[in-house]
Amino acid sequence: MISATQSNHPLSGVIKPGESPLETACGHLRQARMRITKPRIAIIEALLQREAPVAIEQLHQELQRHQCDLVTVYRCLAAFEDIGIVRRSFQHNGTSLYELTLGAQPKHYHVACKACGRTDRVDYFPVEGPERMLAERGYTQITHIVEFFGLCPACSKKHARNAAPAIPATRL
Amino acid sequence: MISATQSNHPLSGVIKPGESPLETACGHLRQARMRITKPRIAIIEALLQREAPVAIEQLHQELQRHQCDLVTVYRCLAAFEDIGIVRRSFQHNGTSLYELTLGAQPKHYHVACKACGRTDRVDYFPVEGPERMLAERGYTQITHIVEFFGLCPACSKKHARNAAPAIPATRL
DNA sequence: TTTTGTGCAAACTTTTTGCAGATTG
DNA sequence: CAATCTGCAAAAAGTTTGCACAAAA
Repeated sequence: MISATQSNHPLSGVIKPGESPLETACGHLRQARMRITKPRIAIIEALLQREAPVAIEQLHQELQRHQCDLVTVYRCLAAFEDIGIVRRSFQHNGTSLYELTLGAQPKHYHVACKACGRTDRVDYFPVEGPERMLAERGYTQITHIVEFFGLCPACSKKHARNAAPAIPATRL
Repeated sequence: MISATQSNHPLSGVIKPGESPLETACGHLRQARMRITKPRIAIIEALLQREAPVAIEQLHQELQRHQCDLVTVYRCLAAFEDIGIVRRSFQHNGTSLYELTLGAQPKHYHVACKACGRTDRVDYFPVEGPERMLAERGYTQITHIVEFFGLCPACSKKHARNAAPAIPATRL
């Protein structure tokens, strides 16, 4: 269900031939007249090593060897989002997750377990239609988030054992 | 673009004939073995008066005459979400919005302006497919969020005047 | 050398928790 | 009456801001 094949990677198809993803990202920075700094490279490299969206705090921990301040991570991710090389999504508690896209549409979405936080993939489905309509209405810099939440199979079993059955939140 | 016709209301079709939306909500509470209290009724009534998702803080302000504590609003909305009568969505800054659904699927989604926060509607598109797949995988209590973000037409114009053109965040 | 970015500290906002007293069924 | 909910106060978590110094172009 979770594979790491190159063809499935969110960035396949975005990076130009003969160019590393990092170089592509730097190109985006240059076009936006942003400087290429050590912390930014470290953050991009950390993002490159992941397929699923990462929490800021976790990203910061993985960056410890680079001595990158948490505030810098916040500022860089916000800047990256502004220029569209990073995509923000949300956890069920409202905190942010980031993943590197380099401008590409996502190849899949995610489902996050409300109880244990584990994430898994959900097949991509196109939202170009609604986005095009917004563009026609005059909106710019359009992005979207799609997130699924639920109790994962493991937590569902625990939950059923412990809690008294209430109204099923979602009936399919 | 934003209409308040009854047929378009998110709750049309959910409330049983001869039953007010409030009564329906109370039924949900009872089934979940939750108590029907003054603050909860006030919150439900406040939600009923809105079509678009509301921020917690704003909801609290509209509840001032009911002397309902902000903490209670948080707790009630979380409980309402657990039993599925309320749907949570997010603003671009990560804060939560809530709307009453009484268990119904949404009739539309929203687009929020990153600059001024204004929200508007986006046509609903079905996500039953992915949700059914998750159910087959063993997930329970499945919900989803779909949010669009962008610069609204007005803010787009201002933005174009002020800022130097960077990489377009989204190309359609 | 000029502009932009970073680190540190502190402030701020939003959300959560503990507990005594009030309310519901 | 017993279980649940509320309000208050305080804490925690997450995020933003100001400013002096550092680094990039």
